[in-house]
Amino acid sequence: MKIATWNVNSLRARADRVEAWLQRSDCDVLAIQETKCKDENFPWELFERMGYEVAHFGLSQWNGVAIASRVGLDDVERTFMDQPAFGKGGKDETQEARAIGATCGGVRVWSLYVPNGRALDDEHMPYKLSWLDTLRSHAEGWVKADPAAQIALMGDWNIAPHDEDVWDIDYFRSAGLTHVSEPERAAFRAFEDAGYTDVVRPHTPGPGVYTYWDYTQLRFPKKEGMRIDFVLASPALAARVTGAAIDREERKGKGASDHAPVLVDLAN
DNA sequence: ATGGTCGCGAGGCGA
Repeated sequence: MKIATWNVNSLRARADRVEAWLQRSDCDVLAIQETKCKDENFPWELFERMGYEVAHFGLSQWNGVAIASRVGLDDVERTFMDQPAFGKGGKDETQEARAIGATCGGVRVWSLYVPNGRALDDEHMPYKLSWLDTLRSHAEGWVKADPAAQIALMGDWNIAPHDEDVWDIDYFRSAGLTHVSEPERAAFRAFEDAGYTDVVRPHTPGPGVYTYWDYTQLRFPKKEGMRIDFVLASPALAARVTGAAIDREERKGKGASDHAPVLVDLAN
């Protein structure tokens, strides 16, 4: 079985690319982030045509997450319990469309779009940290309740856990940028402490290996990216991993998402 | 990879 995660940065704008990629990647489950649409604009027929069931959670032009599967799609959950809400200045707080879960081929899959903290002193940063801590609390409980549970927490984490996960840590530090701050890294490590493993890194060692390249500043041709998309696997799922890859080719050319797909191979 | 961003939606925000 092959599972993957991909922040597509608008599913409608990327429909042709996504279809072609599904065709050649041969993946069984795809967790999608940033669909950037509501259900009424979701390209349902694309997935039907390709033989995938799909579940979507999108509330507006922002965020939006989905799971496509050709090995079953059961017990769909939208948002996790007590998922922190956000509203600017505390107004109109809503639980944003950033998490959807489903059971696919015996694996509990979560497609996650972790909030962007924007700036170290921005109100989005405490939102991001509480969002992660709440999810971590649940994820920790899931493996404690059932050590044999196969759980994949995959998506755009908006965190670079190690210095080598950005092209120039000194630039990030001197500019006071997010994604590399200690509180963000601690939030990521808390998932590892809870028993979840980054199953992609061992198969795609750095430095210089990334999953995201900003559209601006010629970041991709200059090989200036960030590793911020991850598949974190519970112990029972991690034991099944036989390989992983970052499809950097998909970032090339006109009409690419700014994120590359990340794939994980599982033993049957 | 052949270049100083892109998507949504119709101005400016979000990333």
